[in-house]
Amino acid sequence: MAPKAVKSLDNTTEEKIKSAARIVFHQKGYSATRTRDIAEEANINLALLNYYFRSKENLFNVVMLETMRDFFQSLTDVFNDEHTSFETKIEQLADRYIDVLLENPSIPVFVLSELRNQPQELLSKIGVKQLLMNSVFLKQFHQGIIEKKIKQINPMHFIMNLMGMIVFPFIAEPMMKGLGDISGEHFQQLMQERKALIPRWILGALKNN
Amino acid sequence: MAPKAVKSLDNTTEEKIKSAARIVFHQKGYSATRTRDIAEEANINLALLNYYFRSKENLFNVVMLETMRDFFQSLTDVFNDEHTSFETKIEQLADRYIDVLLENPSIPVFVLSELRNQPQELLSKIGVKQLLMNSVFLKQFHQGIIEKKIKQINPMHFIMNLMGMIVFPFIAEPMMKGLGDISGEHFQQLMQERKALIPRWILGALKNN
DNA sequence: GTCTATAACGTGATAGAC
DNA sequence: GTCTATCACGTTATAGAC
Repeated sequence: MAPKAVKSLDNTTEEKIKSAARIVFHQKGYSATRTRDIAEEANINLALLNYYFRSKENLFNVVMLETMRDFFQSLTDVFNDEHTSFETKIEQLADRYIDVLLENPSIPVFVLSELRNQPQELLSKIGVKQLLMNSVFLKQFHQGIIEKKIKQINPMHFIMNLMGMIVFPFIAEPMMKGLGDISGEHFQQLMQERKALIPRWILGALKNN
Repeated sequence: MAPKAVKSLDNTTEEKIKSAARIVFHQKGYSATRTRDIAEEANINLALLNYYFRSKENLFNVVMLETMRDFFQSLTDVFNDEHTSFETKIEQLADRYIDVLLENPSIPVFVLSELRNQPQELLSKIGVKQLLMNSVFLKQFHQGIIEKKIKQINPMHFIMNLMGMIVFPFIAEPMMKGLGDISGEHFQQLMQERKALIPRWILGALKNN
């Protein structure tokens, strides 16, 4: 409801609860989260949670919807800019998305694990499909194929590669840390490197082989 | 305990419970799973679950450990074959892993979302780190860099790209299905295509740019 | 709006008969 | 080993005072 910039300064009780819920739900998922955890995180009484948001499930739906909206909002802007090239869009996408995820590293696992219980309805509420399928980005992709600048390929492969390269490290972070003695700093540095590397890899794969 | 080929034929009650637990835990995760769900799935009485496996947590640990062992077992064989080239290993990896995941598509989300609650101990129990770091695969990677067949790059980037390309589509499957009118068959077909495409993309990125 | 106390319910686990 | 019945407890949600 409120503009985004104001959100963190909006210290109403309702907003305090929502922020706390976001943190705990993102961290532990719906089922593992107790309303008491949220109340404690928000420094408020448990009863207030139900006063403002009727039920745990309702509060969760609010958080989930906002999370997914924010998560895909960063995409929309880039995807539908008429004035940037296909290549530029990929660069911007890697750049912005990695920044967003560095600040909210638990979002991918949260979204993707909760999505397995809440199927199609939510996705259509957000309109992810239209967002992608009607995008300038995809038009430019197809145009590239016609002009033979891009190898003929199913766009889904391309999307999976691009999103996978950006998102997967954050999903696999706990495993990565276990693998390579990767500290928090080192991980951040790797992700910064990927901002430049991913566009090279992706575009290379589209033009060669 | 029992050899793997026998497992599905092993119709002891204990094994029936474990199989049911695997299915339900993989699908819904630890917290969202009720022991009653497992009992029902196994067509046994709830009390039997506790008779064989003391507690829900204990049963979960058994399932989790076996899942991760199976999950990484397919890697070990490929990674440490002295008689196959680096390129061949990548091809085999994509081929086998995609097959494994097509048969158990819920494993990645399960493992990665449960891992956020059960950190380092489990990974060291499996020995994932040694498995990778001492592998023939990684030695060949470094050898390739020395011989300038491979561009100088942090192996972690390479691992993330390779694993991401293989695993990510299964993690994002619900979203993919929402995106591109992807039916179950279509998804399977896309994954089959990726078996051949991933090695090309990966090796291309290692040699060019 | 905010609190304390408690109701109502779901879930993990066990006792005890067979 | 397997079942039914039940306990014990944690958690969501609400009633009611302030």
